[in-house]
Amino acid sequence: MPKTGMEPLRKRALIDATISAIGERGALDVTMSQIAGRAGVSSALAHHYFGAKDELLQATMRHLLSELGADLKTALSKAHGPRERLSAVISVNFSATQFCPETVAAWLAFYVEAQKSPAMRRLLIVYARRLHSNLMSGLSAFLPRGEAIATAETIAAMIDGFYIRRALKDGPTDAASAARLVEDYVKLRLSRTR
Amino acid sequence: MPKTGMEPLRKRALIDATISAIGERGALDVTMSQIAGRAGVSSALAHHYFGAKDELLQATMRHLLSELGADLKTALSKAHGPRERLSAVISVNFSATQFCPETVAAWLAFYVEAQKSPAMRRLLIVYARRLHSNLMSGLSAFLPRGEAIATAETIAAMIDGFYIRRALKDGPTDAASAARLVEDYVKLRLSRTR
DNA sequence: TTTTCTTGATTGATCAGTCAATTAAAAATA
DNA sequence: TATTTTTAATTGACTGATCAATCAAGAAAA
Repeated sequence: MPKTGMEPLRKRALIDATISAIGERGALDVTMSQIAGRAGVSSALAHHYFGAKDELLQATMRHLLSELGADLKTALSKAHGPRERLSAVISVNFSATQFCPETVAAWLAFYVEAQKSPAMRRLLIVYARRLHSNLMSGLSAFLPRGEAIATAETIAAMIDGFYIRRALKDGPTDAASAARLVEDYVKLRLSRTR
Repeated sequence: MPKTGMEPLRKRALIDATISAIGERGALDVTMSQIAGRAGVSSALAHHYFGAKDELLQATMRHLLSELGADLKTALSKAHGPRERLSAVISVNFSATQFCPETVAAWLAFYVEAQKSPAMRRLLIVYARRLHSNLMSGLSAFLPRGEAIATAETIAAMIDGFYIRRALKDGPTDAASAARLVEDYVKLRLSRTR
């Protein structure tokens, strides 16, 4: 066990452990000991690096958010034109890394936590705004502003809705079906454009 | 304070207190004392009538479920034909009683709890199946079976999605806008019928 | 009198967070 | 290089708070 510059390694391991613990448990009521145990360290060490449980949870959420952001950036860089950008945004949200049970459970748990924690809510609103503006950047090319906004809100709701159903393992639980249903909606809406 | 047949009164008061406590707190981590205090009784009495906290939570969820069922039944009885039935199902989900912040927060909290508790999950799946079959009974008149299923799944996801956004107070947070967006989707899909 | 209703006090478990002490690595010094 | 010194990493044991659940006992009704 190397002892050089442990901080980033341990932090990362603890964040990964947090995601997997939440994913298995399905909620945020995981204990520091469970998380630390999964990461192979003591709970005291988790406190040493993160201070309080809240901070570890927030760091975990920021990690999730930045991973999604990175995936999105990659996908958008490969897209040509607004229509492809739109599909890229959708497909990233249903990609294997984002739509896996652990990540989905963590997202759902964080949505609930956001009701209590203003810091969490702020993070989620950042995510929502970014999703909205990414969708708008694709939709604005085809729809008047008002319709584009309504369509973006609808797509965002659909994505969240499929995440919930995935967490419950009910309905179209696989990523491909969910993505297809969202794409179907987009096609339908855009087919009416003059 | 009348002492005759207290059981149903107290149970009902405790269930109402549970909903309002969860609504205020935003999560299921409310304590028995908080709930009991809200209902104006001691926590020991809550245990006396419900046994364990789980059972109170399950009873609360069954209550929510049966209220939704009753609202739905009323709305469907006034609907003429499949198209109106479809709109009735949608409007009930966004009615003042169902889409209020307390109820929405409770639903979201129960979705999370369902990850851990098989009993809760069973209850939620009952709800999901009922919603699906109600939507199908409207959609089947206009769409071939495969498309009707896909459309029902999409509508269900949209409803859940707008519930989440309502809980977060982000996006179209009012019932009317959310209902309109779902109706817009239905119109769009049905307008393509031959 | 018996049954229903109600609570205060208590118990036992769980958990976040702290702290003093230990080990190991790095850096500084001889 | 060998040494001491300083800094980083790590933990077991502990504390205090919280909470679900129990229970014995009291008040009220039947």
